[in-house]
Amino acid sequence: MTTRVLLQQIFNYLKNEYDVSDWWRNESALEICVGAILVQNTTWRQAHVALKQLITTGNLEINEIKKLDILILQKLIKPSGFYRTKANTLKGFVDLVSQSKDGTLKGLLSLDSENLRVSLLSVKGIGNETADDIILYAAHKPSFVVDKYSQRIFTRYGIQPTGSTYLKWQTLIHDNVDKDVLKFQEFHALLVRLGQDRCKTIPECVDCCLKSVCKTGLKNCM
DNA sequence: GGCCAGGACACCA
DNA sequence: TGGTGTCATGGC
Repeated sequence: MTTRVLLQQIFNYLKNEYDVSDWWRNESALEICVGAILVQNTTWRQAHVALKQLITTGNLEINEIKKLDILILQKLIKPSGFYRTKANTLKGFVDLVSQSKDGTLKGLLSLDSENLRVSLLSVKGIGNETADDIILYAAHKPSFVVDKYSQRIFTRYGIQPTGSTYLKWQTLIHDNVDKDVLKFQEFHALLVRLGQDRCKTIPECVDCCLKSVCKTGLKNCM
């Protein structure tokens, strides 16, 4: 079976199992960008609490974050953890927006994928995954988000690039999945859902995701 | 009380 | 280039 066919089978299986239609579809571009930073190494629940605090205090605006005292910003986003680091990253992000075309988020997101990626990665605290979250979900450009769930799940299926750097993973996916924004968004969301549901106790169960019922008796054992 | 969650970075060998 | 420690909160 080719990698392309296998990836399509995984996608089809997951699409039948999970509904991710509400995954970052109703949020504003700024909510997505800020959310992508806040969710780093934490759960979406915690990131959401922090995001809500920014919204309810009227601070989820580029200019508001820019002029907000760093200590207050840290306090607002504290529930998401790593609040000192993330506050600095948010400050760096809004500075980047200010320096972009028109000084607006729309201007920044209008850059082509490569330039947008380079710009985002220039901000301390924004790495590959966060940059791709922003490119895919906020800028609506086809750049696959290779998180640790994707890597772990694909590896279980024998799908692995030679040399497992982030960009090699991404190239592997780009070469074998239709480069479509909605499909990339859906596939990534489905992989996260599967990763969150996975059975952690039976590591030898490798291929059950393509079956409607896991051979171990545990649904979605990964 | 320990482990883990939708990372990123600095440092070191 | 790859491994490791650090940043930190909250749920289970």
